[in-house]
Amino acid sequence: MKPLPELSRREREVMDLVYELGNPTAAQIQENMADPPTYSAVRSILRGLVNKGHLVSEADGPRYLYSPTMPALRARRSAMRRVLKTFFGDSVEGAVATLLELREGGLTPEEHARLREMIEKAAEEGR
Amino acid sequence: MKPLPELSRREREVMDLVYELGNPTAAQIQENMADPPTYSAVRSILRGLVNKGHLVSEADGPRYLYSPTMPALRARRSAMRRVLKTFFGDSVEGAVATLLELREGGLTPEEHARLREMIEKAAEEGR
DNA sequence: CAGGACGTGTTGATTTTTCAGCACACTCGT
DNA sequence: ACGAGTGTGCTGAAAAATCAACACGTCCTG
Repeated sequence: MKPLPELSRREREVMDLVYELGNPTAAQIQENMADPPTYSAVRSILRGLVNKGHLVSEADGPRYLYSPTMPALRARRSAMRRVLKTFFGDSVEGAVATLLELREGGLTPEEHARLREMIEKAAEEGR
Repeated sequence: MKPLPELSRREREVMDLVYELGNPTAAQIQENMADPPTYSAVRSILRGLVNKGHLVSEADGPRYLYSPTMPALRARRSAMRRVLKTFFGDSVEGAVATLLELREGGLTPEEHARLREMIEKAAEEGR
């Protein structure tokens, strides 16, 4: 595998939707696009992504389902690493802070407990 | 101000660098670009971003400094909101988890303390 | 007070991206 | 079995992005 060419605007939008939606069909993707082009156009983009190696298409009865080549776990990390570097100067602390701000209305007790646990664990490993 | 048109690949790359670098000159941006084009090309992109309203250029003696129109705080939130939705299904918990994973080698005691405090505070607000 | 180094602005050509149109294949209900 | 509905692949044209070349302006520095 090589560097895997970069994505254009629409291509990125589609990739994001694939991650967000799970294993969508072309139609589902179209529905969720901003200012959606024709079905044909969507399929063109999908075809492009497939032979650039970003997506694989899997037959599901009559239609196709699309799924990412890069597993979600890796994509997540990669995306997070990017915003961490770009917008937070690699400060995990800062990132967590805005994450919490985004969560309007505070945390549920369960969330609170689990987050606390995560942090304890991460701190221990550091010693 | 309106919808503010979307960014192309190179444009996004440049915008990210502007956020990452602070208030860079055209030259600084060029240096930090992946597979950098000519200086001229970089300036073309910058000019485009300026009259689309994403950047403002400010004279600094002989040269120009570029800074984002959207303040860093808002850009941060917006970027974080996007990955949160796309890759974590809006799960703050999940996002924090991978953030901590990215921090190889665990947390320093100071980070630990501050993170814990943040979480306590966020939890209180929720009640 | 040259002239090189560095900066800027504009223009136009090339490449990529984006998109719609069209032709064909399959399914399903009547 | 046929026709509507839905899916697919391909092709090419329109629009946008990317980039380099060129012309000019300013600042040092020898």
